Amino acid sequence: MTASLTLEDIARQAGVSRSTVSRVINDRPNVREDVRKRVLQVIEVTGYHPNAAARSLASQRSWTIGLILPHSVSFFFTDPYYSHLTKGIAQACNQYDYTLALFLVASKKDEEVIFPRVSRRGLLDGVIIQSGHHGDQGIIGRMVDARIPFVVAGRPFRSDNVSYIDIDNVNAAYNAVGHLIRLGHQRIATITGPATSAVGIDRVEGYCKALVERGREVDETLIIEGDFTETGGYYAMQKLLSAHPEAVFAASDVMAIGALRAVRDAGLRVPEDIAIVGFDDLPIAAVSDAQLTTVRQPVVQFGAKAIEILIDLIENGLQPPRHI
Amino acid sequence: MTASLTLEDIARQAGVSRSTVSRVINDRPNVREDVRKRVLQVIEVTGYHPNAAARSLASQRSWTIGLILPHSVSFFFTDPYYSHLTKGIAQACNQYDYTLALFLVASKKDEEVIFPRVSRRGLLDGVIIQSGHHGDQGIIGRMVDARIPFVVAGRPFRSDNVSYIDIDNVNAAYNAVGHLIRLGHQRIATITGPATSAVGIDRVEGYCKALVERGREVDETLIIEGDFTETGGYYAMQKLLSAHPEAVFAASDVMAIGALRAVRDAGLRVPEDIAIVGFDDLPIAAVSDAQLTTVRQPVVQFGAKAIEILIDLIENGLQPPRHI
DNA sequence: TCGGATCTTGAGAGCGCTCCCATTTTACCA
DNA sequence: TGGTAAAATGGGAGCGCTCTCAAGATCCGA
Repeated sequence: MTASLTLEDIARQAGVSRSTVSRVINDRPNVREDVRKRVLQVIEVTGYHPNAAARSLASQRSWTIGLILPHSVSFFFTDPYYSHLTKGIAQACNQYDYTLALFLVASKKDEEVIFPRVSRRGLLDGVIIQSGHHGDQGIIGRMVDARIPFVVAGRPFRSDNVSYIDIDNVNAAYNAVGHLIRLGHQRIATITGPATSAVGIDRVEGYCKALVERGREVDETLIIEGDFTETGGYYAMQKLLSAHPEAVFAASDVMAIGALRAVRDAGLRVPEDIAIVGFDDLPIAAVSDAQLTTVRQPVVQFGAKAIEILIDLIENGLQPPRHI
Repeated sequence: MTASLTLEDIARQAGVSRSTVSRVINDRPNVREDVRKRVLQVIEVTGYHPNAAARSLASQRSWTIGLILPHSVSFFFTDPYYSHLTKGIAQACNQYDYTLALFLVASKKDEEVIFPRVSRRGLLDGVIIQSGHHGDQGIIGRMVDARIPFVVAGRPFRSDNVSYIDIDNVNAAYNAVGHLIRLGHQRIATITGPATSAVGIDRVEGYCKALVERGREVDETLIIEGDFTETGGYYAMQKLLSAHPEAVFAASDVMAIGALRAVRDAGLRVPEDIAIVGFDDLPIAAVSDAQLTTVRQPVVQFGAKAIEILIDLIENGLQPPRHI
């Protein structure tokens, strides 16, 4: 690597001091216009780029935020939710001029590797953790100890003193099921997420609430636990078939697609014989010949919101807020 | 933020010098065993974490690599290829103890924002660029100018002096089509990628090669250009139907699924009436009632390989190698 | 035209670490 | 037990930037 340019070099060539060049680069006031021009000129010509490490060290800010996707990594394939979230966050980072560092935690071993890395001072200004799963609690605890500003995406189980943002899963599920009721369906089933996930639980709650509020009874045989995978949805639907539901609310689109397939394989039609409602707002929902309704979850804005809160936290350090 | 600990603090508490603590942290030899223990003890107790910025500045290494996913970002939804690649690279980063910085380039504007960021000295040790698309050439050119070590994933159009890794698309397509021929199919069609993408072109080439080598003629009406989206696949297949193909080779699984849907919507069966072969190895291929064969593309290992080459490049600075 | 207020500029002191080199300590062999 | 080689340790000089502060240049109204 050719010896790279420093502020000092630029300063010398422009006939000013290091400080002035620094002011120009950081777009600060109090620099005479002609001087600013001259400096910018030199920067342009020389192709100078400031050194990020030095800047971080001196300013105590890295302008980098971390995104931690825990355990769930296997889902990083399966569930487009993660790609979407990542995209939303990445775009927001661009917008606010932050760099995004991605941490995929696939195993317990990864956790041990990643954690010290995340904790390094000067690497990350803040962190966003995707959560909602039971096992993620450990990570969150460690983050608190590490005194790094962070926001949890998806409601964590113990949420004391932790900033998180989430959509109102209970309500969204409530509405989806309400929709099915209004369509006149009687036997409405649900394929839930795992009982260890907050979203899973909340969405069942919304399902129950919608039924109960209309004076319906909750029939346990119409509730089957899924695992947010397509195969899980498929098998859950198979089991459900014996209970003869008229409509199914699946707690994720991916499971909805599995369910759809199961219904078809049983020789039934969707939505004529069985209506299916999914949850997530994935383009994939359009995939499978799709007579699939879905609850829209604006994952991309969600990511952007997470960043905003985090930046606020980094710059000001507020109380734990909540969002929907 | 509480004033954070420095090497010096640890040194004082352990009764040694900064240098010794540094040696312990970096796992270097020439430290007496009992001293090492004592230092580690202090680090443990105090919860010290070294400052990444300072380390980068002093050592001229950031231990961070960047992953640039260009324009194609809209695909970051659509095509699971990107999630897979990202996952592979992220895991490899964990393994080699690098941090991964993700750059999603959605627009020309993003490009202007991201590029200076990537060029900053001291931020990235190296970069992996996903390419294969025509428009990505500009980015690659700028990377060369910026004198940052980088590896391109997917063959770039002009590959002089550039390290890249790719699978052998021609051959893989050749084999897939060969498979269809061996199954006895006569009229074999293909839905290609855009003519602006290297993969698209290579896969058509393989298709043609397979036909020609068996003494078949290439029928232009059996070649339809797709765009790597499902909808694109759907419409391409609709057009193809009038040419009455017996089998279709789709240049990506996502398009294959679209094609599948089109065939079904036309009242035909897969694979009885029309056989479909996809390309990519996505779990999604299992989705749609799936009588879908697919060419396996080990994207995850692919990512790992990219990292390995990049690290080699960072540490040694070699010639442009190629891989399959 | 002069004094004070304001704007512009430069110098210096770090930020927390690595790396080189000089110094001290230990180990080893005659 | 002395002498030498090797191992262990400490000190200093940066890495390239930001930020504070003081000094110099410029402006304004009276």
